[in-house]
Amino acid sequence: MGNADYEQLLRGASLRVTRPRVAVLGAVTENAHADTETILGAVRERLPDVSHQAVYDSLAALSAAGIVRRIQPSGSVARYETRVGDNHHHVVCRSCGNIADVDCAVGHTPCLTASDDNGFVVDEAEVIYWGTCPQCQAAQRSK
Amino acid sequence: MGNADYEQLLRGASLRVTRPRVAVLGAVTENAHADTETILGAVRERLPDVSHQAVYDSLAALSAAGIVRRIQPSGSVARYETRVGDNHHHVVCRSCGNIADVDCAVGHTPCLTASDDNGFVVDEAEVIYWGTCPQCQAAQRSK
DNA sequence: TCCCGTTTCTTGACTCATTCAAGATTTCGC
DNA sequence: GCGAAATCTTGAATGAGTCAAGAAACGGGA
Repeated sequence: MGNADYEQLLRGASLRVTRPRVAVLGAVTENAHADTETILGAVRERLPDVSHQAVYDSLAALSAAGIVRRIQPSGSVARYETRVGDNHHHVVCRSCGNIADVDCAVGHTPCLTASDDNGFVVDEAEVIYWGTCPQCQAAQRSK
Repeated sequence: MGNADYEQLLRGASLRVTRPRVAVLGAVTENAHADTETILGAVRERLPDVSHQAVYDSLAALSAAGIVRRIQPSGSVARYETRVGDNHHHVVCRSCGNIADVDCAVGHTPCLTASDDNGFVVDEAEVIYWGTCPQCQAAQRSK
């Protein structure tokens, strides 16, 4: 993806096209599941003088527009990804915090209809799998 | 539940029985989904001089022992509940942050087997439904 | 019941992701 | 190009949660 594509995305969402936003979009695309600090670093490779606030603002705007998705497993700082709208979920490693994508086993929005919703109008179901990643399994075995 | 029951629970988990822990267990039981600050307040009604650190430590010990469950939806501070081990999930209101319990529609650990686990050993699947609670729906309609 | 080693609690300082605020810039419809 | 509105820069503030050192409490064994 080039900057032109990112601009398209922004315009399509009725967002103003600014250099920080384009750079943030690029950084998130190239760094799936990265935290804000990592994204800030990646953005500054393209745009050395962005403020961290601009990155926070951009991420918030992009999230609100549905262009990026914010994920934040317990005990972690906020992380972002651009793969949106395909009902995929995440596995998080309990020991190193690594995150990987997982497609839900049961087809379309499965088990994602609450049996008794307490009157809530539910618009999204989020699944997080907790476990141990291959590297940490190996590390534990060798202890 | 009385304090004797809480003491049983603690001993059953090989945890030392201390007054802060008993009070914390009581506070969490009576305040489902409460955040740490609320729990601290409730604990201090029973034990006026507990330090916040003791509450944090107790909550960590109880969580590690599986007696309480810690939940932390994106954008929220940590919350705790004592209903554990029954595979139930939560609905979170996007506008007011309220949380309610939900029993999973599909029987036992459904859709909770990732189709491709990337080599992770998964030990838990956590589901969070996002939506709008009845009160906030009413508030929005009347606008 | 008392003692002692270990765990837990108290106190108080500190971290750091995120937010807030005010003023300067930039974007984009006209 | 112009100007209003949105966005960005700078710098300070917030606050949940953590860290550390010493004091107190717990509970197994005498």
